[in-house]
Amino acid sequence: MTQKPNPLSRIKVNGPIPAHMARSVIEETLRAAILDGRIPCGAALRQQDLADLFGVSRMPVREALRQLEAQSLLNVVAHKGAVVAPLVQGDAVETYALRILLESEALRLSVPLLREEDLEEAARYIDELETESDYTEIGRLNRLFHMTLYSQAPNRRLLKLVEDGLNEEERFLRFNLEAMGLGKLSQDDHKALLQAAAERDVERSVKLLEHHLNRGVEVITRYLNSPEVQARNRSK
Amino acid sequence: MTQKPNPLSRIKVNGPIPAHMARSVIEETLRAAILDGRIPCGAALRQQDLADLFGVSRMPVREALRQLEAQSLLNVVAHKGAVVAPLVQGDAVETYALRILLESEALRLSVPLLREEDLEEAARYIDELETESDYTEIGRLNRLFHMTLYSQAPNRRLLKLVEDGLNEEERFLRFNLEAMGLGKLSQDDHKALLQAAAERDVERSVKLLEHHLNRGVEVITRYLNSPEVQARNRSK
DNA sequence: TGGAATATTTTTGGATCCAAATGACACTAG
DNA sequence: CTAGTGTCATTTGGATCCAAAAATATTCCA
Repeated sequence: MTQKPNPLSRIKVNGPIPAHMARSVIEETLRAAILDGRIPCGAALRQQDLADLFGVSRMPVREALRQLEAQSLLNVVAHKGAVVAPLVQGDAVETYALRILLESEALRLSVPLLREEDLEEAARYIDELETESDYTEIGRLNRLFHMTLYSQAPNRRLLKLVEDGLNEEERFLRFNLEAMGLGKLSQDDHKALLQAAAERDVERSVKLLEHHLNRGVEVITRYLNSPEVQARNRSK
Repeated sequence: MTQKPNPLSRIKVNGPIPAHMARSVIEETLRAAILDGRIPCGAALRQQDLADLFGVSRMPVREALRQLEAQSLLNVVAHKGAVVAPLVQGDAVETYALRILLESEALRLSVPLLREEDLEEAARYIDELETESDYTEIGRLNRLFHMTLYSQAPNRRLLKLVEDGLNEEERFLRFNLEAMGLGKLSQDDHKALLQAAAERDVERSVKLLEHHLNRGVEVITRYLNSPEVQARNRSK
């Protein structure tokens, strides 16, 4: 049996919490830790442990957990604890189908309105991705690259949903990158996508994006079907 | 100055709360009251008042308010209270643009898979809408009719977003119905939509749905630009 | 030795209490 | 008469306490 180190050990607290913003700090810290995978799926978070970790009482922890539950990042089961929402295969396929729908529309609306500075910003993210090797940072840069391309879509509500989807992807992405070095492939996709956007070729951009996302779901499906993951799921 | 009756007076509590499900009961009650407009936009909800009303302490009220905030039904401002989220015009246009995107896709996926019983259920809702005159009930039936048509779409995540959008619409709908008797028009739309779905004519269904929703946003825009509403917004 | 029933322990949810922050009101000074 | 300042009340956020429910461990009996 593999040792099961307390997942909380991977959360670091930067010192005493400013007291009256405890809830938001805890929520943000936990969200980041869940999204980038420091807290694995299925881990049960207990209120008292988190309270001790952050040096506060259980109260702000409770509220933070509820907020995260509302964002469906974790499921709170009565008297059993807050369990980090699992990444099941069906969900991955559904998530990517949704992303294609939402991000295609966002891209369609945004490309004609993109400014030069947006394109330069996106290019910078591609450059940074070239040299970055930390998974968490790669996830962040990937999200920022995509959001920059969508940023001029005149529908904030749509953008909010797109961003939620990208946050969700960061969870998958971490596993992708660890499992198989997919980074280079994605970089080619990114460059082609930026090129099409710079030429204001809406339909080609959308096609490239769909292709990019379809390959993403394929890779993830293969990963979730891999013997390693299958075994882990059986053991749970 | 118009008298300002406590908005809480329109919430009725059915007796003592079963103690260990206080939070969920409060959340559901408040959500329903906000969605169907019994609590008007801009109303400030105070924790102690709600606690007294439900006969519990402030604690479950707090958690319920946070949950509702996460669903962006209200904005919690520190030391100022929980304010019911406003219905501004920009939001309406954006919301309907999103609904068209999401519901078109849901309909496209669902129509080929609809069973006879689904079609019968949808027809029943249309019949009930024919005789119903209570705004709250009309909103509920309208939502159920649409959801029935989408119900077979094989993407639960998409359906969740669609349902959120429909819940949001119920808030607008109440004002629509009060302002102008739009009921009959919608009924014709509904019947045509059901007919197209029954004939498995996907593209015609989608076209009809888009038309239906586009008329919705038009009516709402007109309503929000009406002198009455303009005056109310200025006074705030 | 195995299973079932019970007791203990763990953990969450609600109540009450306290502190901090913000807004309103009144009072004073110019 | 107005503007600015200071105090007070209101309200939210956090801490602590208590009760209820569930999981687990232990013990007893077959």
